[in-house]
Amino acid sequence: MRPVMTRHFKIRLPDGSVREVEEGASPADVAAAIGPGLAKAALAARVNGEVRDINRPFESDSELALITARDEADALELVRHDYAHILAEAVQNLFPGTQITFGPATDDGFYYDFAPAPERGPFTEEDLPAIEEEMRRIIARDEPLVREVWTREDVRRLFLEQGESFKAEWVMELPADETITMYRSGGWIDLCRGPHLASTGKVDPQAFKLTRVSGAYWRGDQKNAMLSRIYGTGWLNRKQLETHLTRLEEAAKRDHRRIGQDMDLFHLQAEAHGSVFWHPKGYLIWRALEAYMRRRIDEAGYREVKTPQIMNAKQWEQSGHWGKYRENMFVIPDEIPNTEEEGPVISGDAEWMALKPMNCPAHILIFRQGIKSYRDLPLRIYENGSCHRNEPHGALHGLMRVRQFTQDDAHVFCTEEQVVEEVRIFCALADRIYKDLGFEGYSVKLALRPEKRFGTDEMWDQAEDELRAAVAAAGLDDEAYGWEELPGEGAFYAPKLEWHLTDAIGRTWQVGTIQSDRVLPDRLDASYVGEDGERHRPVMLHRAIFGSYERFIGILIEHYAGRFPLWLAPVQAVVATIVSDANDYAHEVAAKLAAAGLRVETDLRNEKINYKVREHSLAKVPNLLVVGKREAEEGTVALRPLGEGARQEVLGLDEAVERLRLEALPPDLR
RNA sequence: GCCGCUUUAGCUCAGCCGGUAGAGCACAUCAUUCGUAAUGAUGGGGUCGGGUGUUCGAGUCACCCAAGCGGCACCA
Repeated sequence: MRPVMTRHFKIRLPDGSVREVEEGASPADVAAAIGPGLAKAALAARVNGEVRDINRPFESDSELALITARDEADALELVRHDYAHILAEAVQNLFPGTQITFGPATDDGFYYDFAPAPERGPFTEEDLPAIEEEMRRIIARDEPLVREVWTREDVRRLFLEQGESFKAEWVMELPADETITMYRSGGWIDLCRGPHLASTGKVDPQAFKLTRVSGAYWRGDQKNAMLSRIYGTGWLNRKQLETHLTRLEEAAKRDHRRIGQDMDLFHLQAEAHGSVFWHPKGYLIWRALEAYMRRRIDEAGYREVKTPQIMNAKQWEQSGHWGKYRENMFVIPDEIPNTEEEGPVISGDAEWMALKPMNCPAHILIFRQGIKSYRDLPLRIYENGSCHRNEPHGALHGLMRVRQFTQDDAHVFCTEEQVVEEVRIFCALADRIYKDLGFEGYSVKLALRPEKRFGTDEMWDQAEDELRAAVAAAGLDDEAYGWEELPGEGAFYAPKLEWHLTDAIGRTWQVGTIQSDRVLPDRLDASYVGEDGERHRPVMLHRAIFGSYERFIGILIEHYAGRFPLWLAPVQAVVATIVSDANDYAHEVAAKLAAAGLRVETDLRNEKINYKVREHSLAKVPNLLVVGKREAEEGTVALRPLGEGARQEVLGLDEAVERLRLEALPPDLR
């Protein structure tokens, strides 16, 4: 027998020091050699840049950085992945016959998708406490999580034996060059790329909570089986978990649906589901936004139009919507029944009409009236366009996703040469408007050509490059704007530049967009006469900044938690009396404020001032003007801005009116 | 559209093992005129989301439908 030569590896640490280890040694050994404290704290290792199991032996000379809870982003990702693994084991322990599929870490936790045994059906929230308990038992057992390299065929065989058809299917589709690893904890085993912590006991049994269940399609495809997904939130310690849960509670208080009801802004009801009943106070916000947008649009060289709500189906066939979008369109017969009994039945020769799901075809029809010269371009046509889309019912969500909505929609008809500059100008306008409305941060994405599309590849290359060039000119292609390109997500006629804002609970919504379209001008035969006397196709830029008034107001409500800046507040001031002797004076104060253009109400009720302050504070009225005997005699008001324990200030009436008038000016009129 | 859950007074919610509904706030009336986050008393208010069924009897059990909520899919 030959003596085996032991190989050694050089391990370089972040401080520059180098340690030599024998083959077979792992980052855990290095940690132990440095000190017992580090050995205990080390969760995993970054080896040559790749996060790995702490016990996975080195394979070569390596750069090593040990990951502890201080490396929060890495640690959270690892811990959440472990929770998902433990969740899957717990579910299979409790519910034999359940198949496992996928379970990744998320932004605040983890989930795992299961295929429940058919006779049992999907999981419900009632199952969660028992599963949590089982997870804690697994954590308490502190089973080592062992990484094993398998062959694809062995994995497949094992899963087929165990009745795990989803896993068996998946393993065969992993890239051929990928190392197939299984992780074993006690008697349980799962196909997983890893990495994992050294054992199940490394996660905090008090730092996770299973939050909800839902359905999810296998591999995200509607055509596949519906799996049962269990979501959890997971953290490094209990305190982090509690902070997170508190944050969720606070966020729920900002929910626009709740504030909309509390502040009497709007309501939704079953008889018109997906459409909004705007109440007077909510519509005041709308009107303030609309007036602001009109001023911005006017000064940016747009011209406002209004187009029909209903058009003949032929128009939609020509635009291509009838073929691609009909499912989502509200279609109505253009016929009046002769008798009541006949009802809404359409006879064979009646024509189909459709409520417009978008404004672009109508704007092209306006463009086509008369002969357009290159001298008319760019021609910017704007409309507060009311659209109807029959959305999938499960997609409806408060003001954010509705079936009837009004877009701040415009179409810029321009020459090829003008495209990049027009898009750049638009980026600047959008930036101005978002900042005026209090959104310092937004993210910008470029949605690239989808699989199903009109137009040639050259056309798409050009359209995408133009948008990239404009974004670069506007300086938006930056991490600060969350810049990324989204392959396959564009519209069927054009790539989309998208502006996204985030709501109270972290969901992001697209608001603004600009799309450079060469398809619709062609299909609907828009043309202009160029310098050369020939007819040319204009490029059509579809663009919106609010996206829709509904969605944008929903986001505004959450952004400000109902405490709007003065120019948007539905009620800008309430004049509240302390004694009835001040009633006449209160009317005088309110009249002066109203004359200065402020939206003001009086509160003369025979109630204590404490009660009135509380009530108007809860109603988020920005300014309370308190008047009692003293103010009435002296011609002053006690101005109390909204806020817990806010300081009041006694001012002369005219001074107070002037101050509020200036404060209530919209940002563009200051 | 798919999976799960929910739907009781204007709002938020309670209502056990089936025996014909209850609280707080809001609202109305009366008293109180009280200086910065809830004055007190009295009172009115419900086809228990809609439908079908089981039962002597259904808010409660079963089934169907609708809407809402959380996800998934969709979002031109």
